[in-house]
Amino acid sequence: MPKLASQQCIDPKQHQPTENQLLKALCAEVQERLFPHLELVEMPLGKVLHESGEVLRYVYFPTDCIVSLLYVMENGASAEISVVGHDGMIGIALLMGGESTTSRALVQSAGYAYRLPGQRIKSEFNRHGELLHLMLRYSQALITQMAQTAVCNRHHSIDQQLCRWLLLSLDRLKDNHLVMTQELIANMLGVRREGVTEAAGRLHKQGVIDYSRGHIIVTDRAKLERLSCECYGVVKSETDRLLPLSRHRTESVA
Amino acid sequence: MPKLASQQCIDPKQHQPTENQLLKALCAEVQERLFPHLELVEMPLGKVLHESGEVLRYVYFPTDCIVSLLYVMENGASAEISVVGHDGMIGIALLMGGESTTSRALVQSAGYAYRLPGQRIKSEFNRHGELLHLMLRYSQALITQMAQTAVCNRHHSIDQQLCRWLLLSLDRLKDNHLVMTQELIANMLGVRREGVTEAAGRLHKQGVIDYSRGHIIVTDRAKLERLSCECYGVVKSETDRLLPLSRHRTESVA
DNA sequence: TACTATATGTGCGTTATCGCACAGAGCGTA
DNA sequence: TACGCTCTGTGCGATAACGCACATATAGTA
Repeated sequence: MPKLASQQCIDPKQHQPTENQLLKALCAEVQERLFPHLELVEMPLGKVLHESGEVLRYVYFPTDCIVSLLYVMENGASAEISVVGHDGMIGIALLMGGESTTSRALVQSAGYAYRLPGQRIKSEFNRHGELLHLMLRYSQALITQMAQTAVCNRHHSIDQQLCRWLLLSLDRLKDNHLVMTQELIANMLGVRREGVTEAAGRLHKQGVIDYSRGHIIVTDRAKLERLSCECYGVVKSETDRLLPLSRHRTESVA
Repeated sequence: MPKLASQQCIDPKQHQPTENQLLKALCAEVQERLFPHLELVEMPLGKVLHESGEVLRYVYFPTDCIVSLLYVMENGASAEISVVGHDGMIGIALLMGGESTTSRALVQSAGYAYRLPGQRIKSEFNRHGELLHLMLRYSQALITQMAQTAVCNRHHSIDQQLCRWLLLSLDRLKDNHLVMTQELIANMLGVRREGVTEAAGRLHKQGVIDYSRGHIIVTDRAKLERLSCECYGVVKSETDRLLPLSRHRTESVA
């Protein structure tokens, strides 16, 4: 196993709200209303943004961190439902009107996020303009991800699921370097740690990843995509369809 | 195995839009705008309301039928993502703005539904009033169901999943009688037909269900709930929380 | 009443994953 | 440099679910 550098260099000064794709997609007018209320917050690994059933006070827009939505069972076992990175937002339940969800939001990869008091975004949401439609589309992308998680859990091997999971994480990071123990991945996938070890070993043998003690580097992304099940592709293309990057002018639904 | 009556008596005349809980929850004003455009349609077993990626022309509000949203894999295997009955609606993607989804909508239990041209509900939705907020809450309930499906697929036995599935279906039917082959259930759960046969046999031995050739009668619902995993309860209580007006018919009839 | 298609029951070897136990390996700190 | 904690590797029996083959039962129809 190769040696990997262990330090991360994150400079808060270089963060911009527009690093988050949802915030970026908003028109200047809405941005002007919202951005002054954004607060850049650190998102350390393991931080819990909300527990199951807890009402959120803030919504979070990740820039370079990754947050998992996961369900924790009565016996403590867990399963990841979906992943949110710079592509999305934590807290759609506030907008949906439910105020809370049955899942826990957990920082899975450290970094930063902008947060906004729940009331701020709710009042913007209730103006029924661009933000509403953007959020609805994002919700649908999230729904697709959840649906595909269900499918993948049912039908695909740990190896395939690991590939999917790595790809989803990779898409939300700046480089090909994940800070992530196998134990954590196992919790996300809802499988044994040993199962992840074996799958990772096979991926390494095939020259797709290098890893060591909580660090994973993807060395052959193309091959990773080939080894993954169809689930990754389904989620990716549907997300791209619903939320084309850059600027999509959200026309009214009707 | 006991003998069961095989005929169903459905009388279209007795159907009312308000049998659907979402339609029922709307205020008189909105009902007056929408109801004249509703069309009662028959929903035979196996009917496909939309394929993956297909744009819907109508949204459907089931009265006494059950519709499964399921994902069909490239190899043809399938997995149910969520269930919709008199508690919900098929076609939220139209409102979300995505226009289509990656799943197929399939009638899993025959009956009737009211349908509405997509444009009609979209324009009501865009009035940004009551319907919008109701639909958002319903979407969150649906999301909860999907999330729990993912969890259940990962962690629970076929026996437990069958219990959950029977309970979810039961809540959307008028009585304790399901018209449903084991083969169909297997497709929904994404497992082998033989696996369902064995699980059903065990439930019968425990006095929970009777069944024969495509008919299942739940004889001990309380026990079924005890045998089910926590997933059913999570979905049920969250749905009740989000949509308190939606009262399950089993309660009002029994 | 007999036939046929469909639904359900059962056996059996195979596989993936699990649960557990413990051995090594790498990094941080004393 | 040595210790200790965390992370990763490996072995092994147990188990749940699979794929396949085929037997049996039932409803509907000829």
